[in-house]
Amino acid sequence: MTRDPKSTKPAKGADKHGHTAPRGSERLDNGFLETLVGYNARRAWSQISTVFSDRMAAYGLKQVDFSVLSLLAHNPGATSRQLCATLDILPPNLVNLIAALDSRGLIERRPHPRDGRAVGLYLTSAGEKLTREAEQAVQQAELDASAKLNSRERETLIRLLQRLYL
Amino acid sequence: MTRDPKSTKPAKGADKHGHTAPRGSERLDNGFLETLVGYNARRAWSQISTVFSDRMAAYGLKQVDFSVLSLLAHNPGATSRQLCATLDILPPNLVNLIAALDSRGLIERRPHPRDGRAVGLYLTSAGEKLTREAEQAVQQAELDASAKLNSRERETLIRLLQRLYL
DNA sequence: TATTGTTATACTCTATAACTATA
DNA sequence: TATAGTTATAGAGTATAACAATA
Repeated sequence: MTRDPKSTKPAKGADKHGHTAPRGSERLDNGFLETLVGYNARRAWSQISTVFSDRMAAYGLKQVDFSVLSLLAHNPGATSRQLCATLDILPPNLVNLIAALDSRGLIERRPHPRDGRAVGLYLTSAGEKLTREAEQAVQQAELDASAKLNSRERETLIRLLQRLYL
Repeated sequence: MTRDPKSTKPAKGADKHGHTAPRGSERLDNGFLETLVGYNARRAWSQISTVFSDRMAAYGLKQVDFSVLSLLAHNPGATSRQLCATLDILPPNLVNLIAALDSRGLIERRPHPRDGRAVGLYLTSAGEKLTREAEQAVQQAELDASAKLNSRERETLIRLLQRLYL
C-alpha cells in the first residue's frame, strides 16, 4: 500500500484541541491502521464529535443529553431503563444526567401508571422547544461535518455503518 | 421511519457488558438519531471496539498500545511527539504507555541522532514478533466484526469514513 | 523563544457492588 | 427471585499547567 501525498495536508494544521502542528513532526505512515474499519470509524466519529459538541454547547447540552432529549421527544413516558438499553449506557451513569435535565426544567418525572418501581420521563414544553432547536442544529452540524459527501454517499455510509451494529 | 422487527434480535440478547435484555424494556424509537452519521459511527465503532479489545486482551494490549506498536513497526525511530500527532493523543498521556511497553521489552528508546531532546522509539525483536501476531489477530477481528459486509462494501465504507476526517 | 519529554493533577467517562422499593 | 432506580466508589480516558533539557 502506497502513501497518498495529498492525504497529509500539512497546511491544514489544527487538531481538535486547537493546537497547530509543530514544524519538526511530520505525520507517520499509518498504512496498516487505515485499512481497518474500526480505526477509521473512530477517527471519523472523533471528527464529527468535535463539531457536534461545539454546536451543542450553545444549548448547554452534551451529546448524551441530546440523545436522551431526542429519544424522549419521540418516546414520551420512556423509562431510564429503556434509555439505558437504547443508548447502551449503564443505569448509575444516567441518574445524575436525568436529575440535571429535571433541575433545568427540561423534563418531568411522573410515576409509571402500571409499575410502581418505574418512573416515566416526559419533555416539558421548554424541553420540547429546546429539543426542536437542538435537533435542527444537529442536522446542520451533520451536513457541515459531512460536507465532502453528497446525500447519496451519506445514505450509503449510514446504511453500511448500521449493518455493523444492528 | 418504521422499525424493522427483525433488527431487534431478541434471542441474541447480550450487550457489550455481557448483560442480557430484561423482559420489560423494549427498544425505543430512535428514528431521528439513526439518521445521523455521528450517531451511527459511534455505535458501529463501539461494536467493533468490543471485538477488538477482546482479541487484543490475549496479547496484553489495549487499542492504543496496538496502534503505537503498529506505527513503530512501519516507522522505526519515530518519536513520542510524532505518535501523538498521528494518533491525536496528548503527550502526557503517552508517557506511561511508552514506559510500560519499554518495561515489557517490546520497544527500545534510543537517543535521537540529530536532536538531543527527542528519543527514537524502536520495536525490539520480541516487539516485532508480538506486533506481527497482533496485526493478524486484528485483521481477523476486522473480518469477524464486519462479517455482514463483503469486501467491496468494506472498502466503500472505509473510503467514505476517510472522507469525513482526512 | 520554541520544542521534547516529563510530572503532577484535575476532570470526565465508564464500570461494579450494594442498597430500597416494588413486582 | 427479579427488576427499576439509586448511592457510593473505583477505574480508565482525557485535559491543563508547569518544569528541565535542548534547539
